[in-house]
Amino acid sequence: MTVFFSKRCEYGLQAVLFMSTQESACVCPSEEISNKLNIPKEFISKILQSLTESGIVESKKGKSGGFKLAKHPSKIKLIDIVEAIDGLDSFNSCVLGFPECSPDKPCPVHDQWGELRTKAYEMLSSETIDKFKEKTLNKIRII
Amino acid sequence: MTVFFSKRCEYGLQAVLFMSTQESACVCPSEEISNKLNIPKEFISKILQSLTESGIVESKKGKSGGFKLAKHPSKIKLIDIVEAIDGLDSFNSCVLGFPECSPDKPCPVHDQWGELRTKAYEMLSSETIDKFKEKTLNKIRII
DNA sequence: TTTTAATCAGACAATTTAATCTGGTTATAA
DNA sequence: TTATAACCAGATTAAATTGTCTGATTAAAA
Repeated sequence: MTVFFSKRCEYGLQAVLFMSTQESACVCPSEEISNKLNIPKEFISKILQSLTESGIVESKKGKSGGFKLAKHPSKIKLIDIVEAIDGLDSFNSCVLGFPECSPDKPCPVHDQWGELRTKAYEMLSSETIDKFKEKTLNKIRII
Repeated sequence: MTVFFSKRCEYGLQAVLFMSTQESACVCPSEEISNKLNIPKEFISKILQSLTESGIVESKKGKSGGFKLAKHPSKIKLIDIVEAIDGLDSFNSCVLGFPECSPDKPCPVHDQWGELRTKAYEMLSSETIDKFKEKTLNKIRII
């Protein structure tokens, strides 16, 4: 295995990045997102519903409805989606699975891993997703 | 979720670290490892069996049997256990779950994440587990 | 030689995560 | 006003992971 994000979270991140490349006025039906990103339609629907509850996404019901970001991409960070879907526990728990891993009860790799984890957190929280627009467009084009 | 290693792998890493603190002559029954590390007995047995197949651990059958490391701790790295149990795929696949993430088809965080992943790999492969003996002893004492 | 305490093999059960299905509700567009 | 195309809610299924059980085999110790 060895995973960082759950499938739900990966799909959620992809969908939010995708929506950040769309005109802010228009809504994307889940079917479109499903097609563009090769994610099972029902599954991405559920994920978008939960992101709607979290206030990251807005939904418009009824015919020609769909989803759009609830805020401008310059107000959204990757960590927001991670927090909403997977939570932030992993940034505060032992990578080796030891109980009560803390500075005074450290596991053998506590310091090194802590540094890495901090860097990962920074990577997810330092930039807003509008910074990723071009790269996202390039990536989506070739899927 | 947001996990790095599977439970199997976490337990395997813990068990190997534990064995590295034992006298090299003596074998540890899986029940002892289970008790010391609070890991379900049957589960850690299975994991140790698979590590035996991988050549990281040696088993002695019959009464007063058990497990010991197949090599000296100065010849074993954490990455060896990870490779044996979880495999190394995650060090070569997209953290956002995009298909075919590569230098010429990068995902939006390809470079930053690549750097982190390299650091994680280095952390797991640069030091042999004999370097962790003291810290492991300290950690195990308080479990 | 017999008892005992261990690994080993493989099936099984439980839990979690991933994915699908069904039917209802909503609001646009014809 | 009606048909349609979307979200929504909850149940269900499927797959993967985690954990357990049973019985066989092994080898040391009594």
